[in-house]
Amino acid sequence: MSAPCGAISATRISVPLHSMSKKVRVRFAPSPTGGLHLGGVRTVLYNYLFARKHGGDFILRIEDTDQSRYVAGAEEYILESLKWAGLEPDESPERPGNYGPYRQSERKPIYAKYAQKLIDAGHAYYAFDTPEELEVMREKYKTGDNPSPQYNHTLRKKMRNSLQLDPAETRALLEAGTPYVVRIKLEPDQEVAFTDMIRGVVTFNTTSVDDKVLLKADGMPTYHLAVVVDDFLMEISHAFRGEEWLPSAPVHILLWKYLFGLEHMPHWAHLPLILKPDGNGKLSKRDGDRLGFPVFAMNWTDPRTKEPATGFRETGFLPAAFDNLLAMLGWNDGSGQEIFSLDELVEKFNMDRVHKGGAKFDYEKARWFNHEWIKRLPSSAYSDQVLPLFQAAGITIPAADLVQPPTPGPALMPEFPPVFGDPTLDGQPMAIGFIENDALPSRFQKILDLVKDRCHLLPDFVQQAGFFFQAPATVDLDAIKPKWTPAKTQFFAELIRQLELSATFEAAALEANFKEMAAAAAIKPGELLMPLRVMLVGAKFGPHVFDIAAALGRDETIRRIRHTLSLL
RNA sequence: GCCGCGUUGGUCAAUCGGUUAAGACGCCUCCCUUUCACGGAGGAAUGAGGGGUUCGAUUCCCCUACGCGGUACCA
Repeated sequence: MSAPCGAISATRISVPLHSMSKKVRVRFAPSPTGGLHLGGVRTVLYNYLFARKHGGDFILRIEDTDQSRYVAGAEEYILESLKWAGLEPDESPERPGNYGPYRQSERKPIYAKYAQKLIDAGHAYYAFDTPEELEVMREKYKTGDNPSPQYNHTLRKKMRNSLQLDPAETRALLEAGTPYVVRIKLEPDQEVAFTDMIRGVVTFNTTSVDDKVLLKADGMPTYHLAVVVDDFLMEISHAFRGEEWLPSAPVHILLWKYLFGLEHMPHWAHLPLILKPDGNGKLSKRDGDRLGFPVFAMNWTDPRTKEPATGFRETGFLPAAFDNLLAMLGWNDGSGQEIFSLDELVEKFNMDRVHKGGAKFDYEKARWFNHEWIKRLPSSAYSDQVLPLFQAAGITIPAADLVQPPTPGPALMPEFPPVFGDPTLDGQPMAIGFIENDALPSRFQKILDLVKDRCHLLPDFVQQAGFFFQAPATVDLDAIKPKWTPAKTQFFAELIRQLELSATFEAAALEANFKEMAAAAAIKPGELLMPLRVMLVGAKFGPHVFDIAAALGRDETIRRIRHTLSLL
């Protein structure tokens, strides 16, 4: 993985692999143009994991150099998304460190100096071509073989720039305030090679790269200049970004060489793309709409088009699951393990095992990850998020059901131990939340724990547990009527009497008693279990029927049996 | 067109020259459960094509095909 040595050719630029002696500082640098999408969050995640693992800093830098694309609220949205995902930056516009400002628009004065330095050294030049002239040029030189002519070492000879113009003419143009851009001057036929942490040595020939604009007519830098200057000024040690940036890497390498020296350049890693599930190509918001799954971290409505997009948060994903599934989209630790807590990812993650190829997003698998996390976490970890969902569905949870009993003595703890029954997870950080939370679960939380095995998404809880708090609006009589007999009516009448008398109302005792009664009545328990379930739940689903009865309590259980009996 | 990057079951993927080519999701069957799940046991399903190198290629090299990305005063 060492960079090719400079001796291969006189014009070859190779990048030395400097040691990781300097402090790890990484950055996520989004442009605030809309919602934060899956690929973006994954880039954040990899940055975050890398920083944490190496005791470094994770910086959020807002790349808002294109005023025409600026979208109000996008920055706040990004911040909130990161907060939700638990991936908060150490330094950001809202939380400045010693390297501010953290918005490029606020750094505008900084860039001109570096552009000037490049011009003075002969590595950049003024170009006075108007956008219209550029359009004309592209049309004029367009051929079947070359559909998009580039402003490069050949074509720049035909354009209006300080390389062609007489120095006096250039000066005059500048003094007259003629709009101009600064372009990098690329010498043809140079090999530019660098070592990508994921792809190994990547080589480009400058002949195929154009003279990119560095400074725009409005004085703002383009991404190319800004990223290099800011990464230097912010002392970024490792630069991770999407694969779509790979083709412009040679420009950035050259800029580093001209401006700051290759020995200061960060290590690069170009992350594989996240692809749409069907067909090919980058996953986009459109695919989510089309296929019915979220693509953004949180709900996002474009302030201009008013076009809404749903988020993973609102769809009912747990942050732990979201991070977990994102991490696995392009990385694995080689062991076959798939469920990782954030802390565990910090420990195990490394760039060497990141894939080169893009991964198609599989929503079914994403749901599976969420399901796993819902099962593994105690409901106290997400009951606060689930509660509003019940309310939104018109189901009121009594305040008494939300209070947690006082701290239990050790003897009471076994009531809810199976949460971490999976031995492979024992002792893992994810259990900490449970251990720290030494209060007994509220009734609401107990009920969530009772049904969580069948929930993939948080809103599933409403469907699965709603009947505990609200008597079913309809009872599926068709499920019991066909096989109903007077003997069964008798049985349930007797059952009510027994329930009224029973000393305790605990599942195991209820079940034992129920079966005794069934035997006495000479009816197979199975014949009676389903009717009881339908009476309590309203339909054929839910946890064990005696767990339901116990959770419902004596009065409500009897009330529901009576109600159904009256309907039969 | 040109440049760059990719390509192991439907999907995510392990393998770092020798394996019956792991595992997971999804799908199917069975067990558990007289509900739905969870859990358990099985099953179907894979190296883009062609050349090399090698005693031996999924693995290394080359070519082709295909896909993606870039080719903006957008990032």
